[in-house]
Amino acid sequence: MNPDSLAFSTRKESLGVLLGLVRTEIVRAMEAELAANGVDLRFTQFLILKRLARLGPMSASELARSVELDGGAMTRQLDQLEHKGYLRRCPHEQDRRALRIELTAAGDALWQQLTDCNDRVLAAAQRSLDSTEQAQLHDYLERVLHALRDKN
Amino acid sequence: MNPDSLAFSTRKESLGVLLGLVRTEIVRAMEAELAANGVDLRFTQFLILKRLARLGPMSASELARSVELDGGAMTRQLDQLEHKGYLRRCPHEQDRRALRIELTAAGDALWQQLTDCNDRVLAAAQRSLDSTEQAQLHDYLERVLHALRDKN
DNA sequence: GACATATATTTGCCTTGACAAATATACTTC
DNA sequence: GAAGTATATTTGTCAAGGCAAATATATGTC
Repeated sequence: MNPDSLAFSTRKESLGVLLGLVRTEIVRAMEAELAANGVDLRFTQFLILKRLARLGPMSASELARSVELDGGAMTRQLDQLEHKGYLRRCPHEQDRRALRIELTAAGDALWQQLTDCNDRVLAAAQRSLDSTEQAQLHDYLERVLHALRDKN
Repeated sequence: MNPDSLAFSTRKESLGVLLGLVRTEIVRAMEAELAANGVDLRFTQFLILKRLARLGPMSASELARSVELDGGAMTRQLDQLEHKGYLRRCPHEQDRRALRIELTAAGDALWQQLTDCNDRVLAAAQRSLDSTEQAQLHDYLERVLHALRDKN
């Protein structure tokens, strides 16, 4: 294998791998930032609180779809977050199968810190891209996502 | 929260999430493609074989660093791949602590199929990007990765 | 060469998330 | 309204990967 074809295939191969690396680093950076601020949350738990803070109360399955998490995994994350006092499981008014998950006062208060952590990490991650490039990156990723999901 | 700020924060928030979604889809597509070709391999195992095929024999820890996998996890993946007959653990010639992991003939043969699967999935994923955009996507991802790793 | 430190591999433990089964409730059709 | 189908939540099971400890061997210092 000559150097050129090696470089070429290395470049191509990396997409799946590269995405994993970047995501791992973002998660790591985010969790480090949370820990540095004395917040004991994993990335997934942070995402759940974020959805609730931004979109308001919703059912557990809506929440699960919203963060692309398995329903079973969601149940266990809710257990932890409820135990920590950041959210509450209330009965759903229209649907007795479902829950209405809502933030507690402590959960609302926590979100003030989280939003700062979030912004700092994203800013750090994208600091070498100008705003046009950031928008392009986002656009490209969404197009790749759609290409993979709409298989035709 | 007004619609604009919602749109803005949704856009910003997605980077970490979006990366995860895209990666998940690529892994899923890759594993589906492998299964469709009668190859019983997970994405991680595919990556390991790929490194060995491309870069030749190396030690387990070199391999682990190369695919960013924990050393303990690598031991177990090697167990499986060795059991399936695709690679061999040989003694390392210079270092008696280490192993020399090398593909068997079956592993080499398998790689012929894998390289096609790989190309098909990557082509499908990036089919909505022209070659300039593909290069930009790659470039942006690497810049984000470096920004996250070089914390200063 | 003895000793301290660093690295390679393996193993045990733990958490996470996917998947499937169980149960409860909603919805649709007749 | 009875029956069949779909959805919400919970729980059990499993595989994967991170981390730490144990062991073996290298490497650097005196």
